[in-house]
Amino acid sequence: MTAHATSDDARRRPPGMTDVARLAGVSQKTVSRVVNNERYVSEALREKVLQAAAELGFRPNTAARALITGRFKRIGVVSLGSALYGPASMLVALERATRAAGLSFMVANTPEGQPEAIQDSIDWLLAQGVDGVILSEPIDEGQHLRPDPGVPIVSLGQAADLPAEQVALARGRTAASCREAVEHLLDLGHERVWHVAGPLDWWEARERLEGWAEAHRARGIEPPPHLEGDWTPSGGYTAGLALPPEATAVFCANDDTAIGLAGALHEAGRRVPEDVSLVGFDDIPAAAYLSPPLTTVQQDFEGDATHALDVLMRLLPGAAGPEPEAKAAAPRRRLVVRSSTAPPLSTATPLSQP
Amino acid sequence: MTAHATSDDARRRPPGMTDVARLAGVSQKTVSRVVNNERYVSEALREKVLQAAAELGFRPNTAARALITGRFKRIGVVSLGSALYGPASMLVALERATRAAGLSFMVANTPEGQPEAIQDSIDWLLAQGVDGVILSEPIDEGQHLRPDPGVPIVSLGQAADLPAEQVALARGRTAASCREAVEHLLDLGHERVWHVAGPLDWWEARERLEGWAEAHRARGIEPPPHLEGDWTPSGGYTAGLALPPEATAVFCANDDTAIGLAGALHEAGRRVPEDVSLVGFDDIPAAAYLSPPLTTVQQDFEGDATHALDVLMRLLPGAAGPEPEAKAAAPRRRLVVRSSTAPPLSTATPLSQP
DNA sequence: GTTACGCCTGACAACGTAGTCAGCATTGAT
DNA sequence: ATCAATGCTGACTACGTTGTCAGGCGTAAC
Repeated sequence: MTAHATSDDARRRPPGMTDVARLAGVSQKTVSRVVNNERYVSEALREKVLQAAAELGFRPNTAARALITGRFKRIGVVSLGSALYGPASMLVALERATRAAGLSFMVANTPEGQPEAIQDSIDWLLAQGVDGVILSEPIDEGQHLRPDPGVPIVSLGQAADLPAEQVALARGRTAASCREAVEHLLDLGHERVWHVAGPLDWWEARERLEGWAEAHRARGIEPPPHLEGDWTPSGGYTAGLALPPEATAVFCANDDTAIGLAGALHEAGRRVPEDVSLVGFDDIPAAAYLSPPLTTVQQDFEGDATHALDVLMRLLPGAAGPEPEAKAAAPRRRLVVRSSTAPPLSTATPLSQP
Repeated sequence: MTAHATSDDARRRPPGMTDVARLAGVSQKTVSRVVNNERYVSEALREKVLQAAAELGFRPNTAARALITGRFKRIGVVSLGSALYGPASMLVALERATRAAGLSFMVANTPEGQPEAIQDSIDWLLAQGVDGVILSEPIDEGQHLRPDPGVPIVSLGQAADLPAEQVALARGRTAASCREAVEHLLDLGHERVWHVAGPLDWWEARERLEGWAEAHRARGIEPPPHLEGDWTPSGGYTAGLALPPEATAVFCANDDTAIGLAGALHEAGRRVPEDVSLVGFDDIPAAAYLSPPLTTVQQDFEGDATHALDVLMRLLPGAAGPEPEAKAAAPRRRLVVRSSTAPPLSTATPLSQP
């Protein structure tokens, strides 16, 4: 007959430590000790408490815990509201790393096309209560981030004008691997390599551009002017339309850009890789199955994510020692050579300067 | 002896309402009223309080608020740890909808390849403190979800054996739009359409399979046996190798699968769309730039996300009335016809049954 | 026999906020 | 003039947990 106990049912309050304590015949404090795995609890009591907790379906109230400890055991991540493979993969990796560390995880997406809203996203996260913030895709648009004292921020890349005190840089090797990719093309015999960059207010885009330019300068070559894309196939397509006829090799800032560029080349009747060699970045799952399969650079999201989290956790109050080289396994990227790159045709037919 | 820290306290305790109240010369309760925009506060005091709050950099403590109200203003989303375009886009859309509703948002990724861990993810979210849960990519692997009384769960699709009381279904039109896609192929003159499905323990995969089969049955055609993929290009490639020679049209469960299949066809010397017409699902950004551009079905992540959130919020304690047809703008999907579909060659050369 | 010290347990006091209620001033109606 | 209603404010308390401290019990050291 209590099936329709709506009035009493709504009043139901989830069980607390006090309820568990009453059922187990101990004090509320002892329940707290058991739940937190503290020492100095006899096995007998521990058993009783655990059983009572299970019986009531007890779950510790994180709000009360956070209230008294002052920490939330939660970090926030600022990302960009997009399903781009790179950012999305980084989020997945960050979530995994965070949860493995026993922390919880909260995302705030900066609206697309409004990179100046990064500070808004940070504020939102701070308002929600986080112990630290990770900037997943740093963009600087002349913005001045004003971090909160007490809440450290870690950026995957150099963002704006973050004061070094509370901000750590956590990313590496991007430029080096881009340089490797471009060198691959130069080694094949291409005189110069064109580049379709990402939006240059993104740190990642600048880093990739830098690696591309370095590869040229290291050989005393002046790199051609770069084209600017926007990470999307559409941007790559537009860049492809603007690609000079003499270009025989292109390094794209990411795979999607390469796909768009390939589409434009296809329409123009230029073949890949016979007429134009193409290298991407990211190694999206589809890269190996395109026609032709795309030579690209594999990312290391897991490595970057755990590294960033390590850096952040070291800044958190109650951080352990420096522990400098423990996580020496630095993030590694890898060039994956497929069929979209080949020597230029001009190598076979020597009509270099008519 | 305890440093009676009235002034030079180095303690980093963030300012609370009490501090703001002291500075503004009012009571803590009045600060509470101002912060929560309650009535019955004179404009003069409101002004003073706001100024004091800004001066101290006051931010309301969500833990204390959640402790006393019993609500977290936070929902949890269970997704799959993958950067697949579909799930990633849905997450972005859910985050946007959630934040627009003033709620905060927490993700728990179920480890790839362990769909039975959905309950673990739900438990994790409940332990973190959420008012409701959304299952973004429902999978049923013979699992029995045991929802928590008091925390409603909404699933984007029919998951396992969720009791209807606390579970709402929020998704629509998938099957219908698949049917439309297949009908497009049949209308072009293809006798039958093959299908590379997603993993059939995913609700979405079953729904798309169903739409494909329906399109056939509605015309009295027996659909050919389906092939099973795994959402990835790799799975599509494998399916492509197994595609019978007589197949002239294929509907893939998503665009990535179609890309892989196209790769296999290309290797086998079968042209798209001349020899085989191809339709995908999702309309990933790259779809329009493939060679040939892919005919596909555009999703409506925003619509699904807001709908799911609407359903969930109606289940939350203190929900408003039913408000049945207010959000009548049902999610809409759209077939985007590009160049990967064409009439079969056999239509031109009538040698249908030799 | 006493002391000292680990081990174990519980009473009590916070933490920062919102709910409740009492109280004061002002206004309008009787 | 009195009473009621309304606008506004603050004192007090509860929320569920952890930190602090006091105390009891047993065992080993003096």
